[in-house]
Amino acid sequence: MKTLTLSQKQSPFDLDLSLSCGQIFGWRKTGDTWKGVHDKKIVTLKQVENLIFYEGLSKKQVTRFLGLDDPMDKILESVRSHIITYNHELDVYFESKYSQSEGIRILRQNPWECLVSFICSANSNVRTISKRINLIVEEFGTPCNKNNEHSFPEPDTLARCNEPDLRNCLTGYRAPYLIKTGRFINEHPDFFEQVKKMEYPRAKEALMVLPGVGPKVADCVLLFAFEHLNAVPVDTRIRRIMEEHYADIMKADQSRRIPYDTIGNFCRDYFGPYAGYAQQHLFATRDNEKGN
DNA sequence: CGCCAGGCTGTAA
DNA sequence: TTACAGCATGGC
Repeated sequence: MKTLTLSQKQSPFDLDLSLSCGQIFGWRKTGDTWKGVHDKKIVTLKQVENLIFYEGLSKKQVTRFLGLDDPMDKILESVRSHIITYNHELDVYFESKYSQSEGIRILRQNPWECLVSFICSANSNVRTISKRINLIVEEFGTPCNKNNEHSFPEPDTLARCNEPDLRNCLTGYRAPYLIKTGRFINEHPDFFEQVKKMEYPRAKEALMVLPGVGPKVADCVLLFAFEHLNAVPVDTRIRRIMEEHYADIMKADQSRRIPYDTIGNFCRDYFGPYAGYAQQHLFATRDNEKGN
């Protein structure tokens, strides 16, 4: 395995937390080594203090995938300054959650792999989603090394597969979404390149054209694959947190369900352009690591 | 058993 | 616009 040393600016970094906090699925930890798929390649990663051992990617690719060059001090400063502008004081709850999940990074996933993953994530839990992704990879993935390990299936493989086989991979009613989305990407090979050029609102609209992609899945893909660090996925956990801790500041009508965009727009206003990072720190919990 | 899960789609008001 | 049923199925 190759090695890279985390610099002062890249520290602290927490590989376990970054891979287990629900932004990527299907990665397995055996002993102290993680193995998973990224960009059609089988990748192994291991962290020992400030050393990252890696295989399957170049140093540059690992650094990008793990978000190691994200300026965390600047990001935290930006979030705090927006909070203070809004609040006139630090946010005790956020500070607590941030310190509990310090070392997390927003990964830069492959767009297609991220898209498939989050279509699979709908109305499910992290543990089940990971199983689901691994079943899909084993059943439909492309063989990519001597050990007969598979990477993500190509769009046209999903487009052509028969639905019952895909349903056998714990996908349930999500199977038709995957097939139709595979077909769309297959018919629009430049789709992701186009989305890359778009600003956040347009990119979100574009993604939501895909079957099985609503506002939440779109935000996940924008945050975890397209580097829109202002995207705020609002799932049930984030919704509960916002309702419990921020309903007053949001001035939301608490007599009924707060609309998705009201929460997302408030977070962008309150946390600033790195709202996606703030969201991930609110979302993450250390006990996710024990699952998997 | 009953409720929940990193929700989306279609339909009705 | 907002509200809500229906969807499949594992975890707990």
